[in-house]
Amino acid sequence: MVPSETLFPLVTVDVALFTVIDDSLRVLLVQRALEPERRRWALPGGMLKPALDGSLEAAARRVLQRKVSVDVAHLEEVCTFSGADRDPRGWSIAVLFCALLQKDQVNALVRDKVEALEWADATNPGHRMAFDHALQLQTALARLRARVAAKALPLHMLPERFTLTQLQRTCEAILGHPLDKSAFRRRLKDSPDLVELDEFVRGAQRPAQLYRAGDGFSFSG
Amino acid sequence: MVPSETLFPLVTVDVALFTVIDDSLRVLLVQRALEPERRRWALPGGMLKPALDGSLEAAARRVLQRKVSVDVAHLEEVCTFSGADRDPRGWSIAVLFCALLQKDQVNALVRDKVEALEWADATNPGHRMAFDHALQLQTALARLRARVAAKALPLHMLPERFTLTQLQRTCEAILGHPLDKSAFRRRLKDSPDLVELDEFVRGAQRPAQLYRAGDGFSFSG
DNA sequence: AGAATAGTGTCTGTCAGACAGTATCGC
DNA sequence: GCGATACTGTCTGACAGACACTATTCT
Repeated sequence: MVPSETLFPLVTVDVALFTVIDDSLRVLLVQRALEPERRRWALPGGMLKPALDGSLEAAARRVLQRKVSVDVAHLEEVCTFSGADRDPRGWSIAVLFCALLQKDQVNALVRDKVEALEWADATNPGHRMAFDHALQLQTALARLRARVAAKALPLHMLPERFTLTQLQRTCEAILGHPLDKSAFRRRLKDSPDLVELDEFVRGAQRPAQLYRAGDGFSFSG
Repeated sequence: MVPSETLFPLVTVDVALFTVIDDSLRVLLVQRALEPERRRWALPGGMLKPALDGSLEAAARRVLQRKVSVDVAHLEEVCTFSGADRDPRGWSIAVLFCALLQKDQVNALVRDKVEALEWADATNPGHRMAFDHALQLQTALARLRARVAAKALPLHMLPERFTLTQLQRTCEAILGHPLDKSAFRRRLKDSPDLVELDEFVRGAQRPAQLYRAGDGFSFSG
C-alpha cells in the first residue's frame, strides 16, 4: 500500500466489446493472468497511463490495441464505477466503455501471450467475473440495447456491404427478441444511414440487395 | 509540478445544478476564488477526496454540500472529460454530474464566503467560462433535455405538491419550446408517477388540482 | 414443381399534435 | 356577464405490429 492511494485513486478503463456470432450477441472476456483476481474472467481493461493517453477514450483504444490488436469502429463511454471496495488495491475508478466490432474482424484478434480470450454469451457469460465486471457488463449491455431499441443501427458490427436481413438478425441478437420484417424494412426505407448498392448476394434462393452505411453515419450521434 | 502527475491524473467532479426560475431554465455558476482561472465563472466542482468520498457520486454530493449547503433530490452522472490540456495543473479527469434542485430550495443556497453565485440562463450563461465548462454545460443540458423529451418528468424540480400547469411550464422551460396542453395531460392521465391529491389551488380563476410524485418515482429509472 | 429466402401490401390499434370546446373560479 | 385559467373532446395523420401476400432464385 503506497501512501498516495489516499490522495489519488487508481484509474482504469474497461471495455465491453460486443459482436454477433451465429446470431448470438457475444462479449469479449479475458482471463486475468495476474493478481488480484488471477484466473478470473474479466472485461478487457487496464490502467490509465497519462504519459501515453490523450484521453480516457484513447486509453481504451490503447488497451484494445494491446490486448487484442484491434481498432474498433465504435467506442462510447458508458459510465464510471468507483469506490474503496471494488478493487483490493485501493480506492479506484473504472471508466466503462462500450465498443462494437466488425464481424470480419472477429478472427483478427491476437491472443495475448498470457491471457486466454473468449467470446462469451453477453446475456449469460457463464463465468463468475472479476471485480464488479458482472455489473459493468450488465450496464454496457443495457446501454447497447437501449440504443438499438431507440432505432440506432449497429452497422459497425457488420461488414462494409451487408443485406437488410443481416442487419435485422444483428438487431435481433442484440435485443434478444425477433423483429417484424415488414416494419423493420419500412423504417429503413428512407433512412440516410443506408445506401442501396447495385450489387446482390447470390445463394440458393432469391438474391438479396446489398447496402452500405451512409456517409455521415454514426451509431450514436 | 509534482512527479506523481505523470502517474496519477487529477480527478475532479463538476455539477450542473439546474432549476427553473420564472419559467426559465437556470444553472448554478460560481465565480472561482483561486487560481487557475481565478474570477472566471464555472460549474461548482471540486477535487475527489478518496479519504472522504465513498464514490464519485458521493464526492459530487459533498461538493454541493460544501459550496451551497444543499442536498439535491436527483444527481446523475453524465460523462467524463479528460486529457492533458483541459486543466493547466496537469493531466486531469472531470466527472460531470447533472442535478435537479427543488424550486423551494432555490433560496436556501448558502453563499460561500469567497465565491460569488449566480443562477445563469442555462442556454446562454453570458459569461466566458473556466476550463471546458462551457462544453460541460452544453453536454449536461443536452442530457437533461433528452430525458425530458423521452418523457421523464422533472418532478424533482417542483415543490412536493404541484399542479399540472406548473409541471408543463417546467418541461417547457427545460425543452425551450411550448407543449400542447391536451397531449401533455393525456400522457400523464394514467402515469403511476403522479398521484392526484384532494386539494386545490385557489387563485383568481378556476382552482387547479394538486398532485404529488408517485411513491416509486425516479427521474431516470 | 417445390423449397427457401427476399421483399411488399394491407389492416388495425395506438399515440401525438392541433384546436375547439366546456367548466369554474374572482370580480 | 366577463376575463382568466383549468380541463376535456374530437379530428387527423404518423407510425408500428401482425400477417398474408408476391417475387426470384436454386435444385
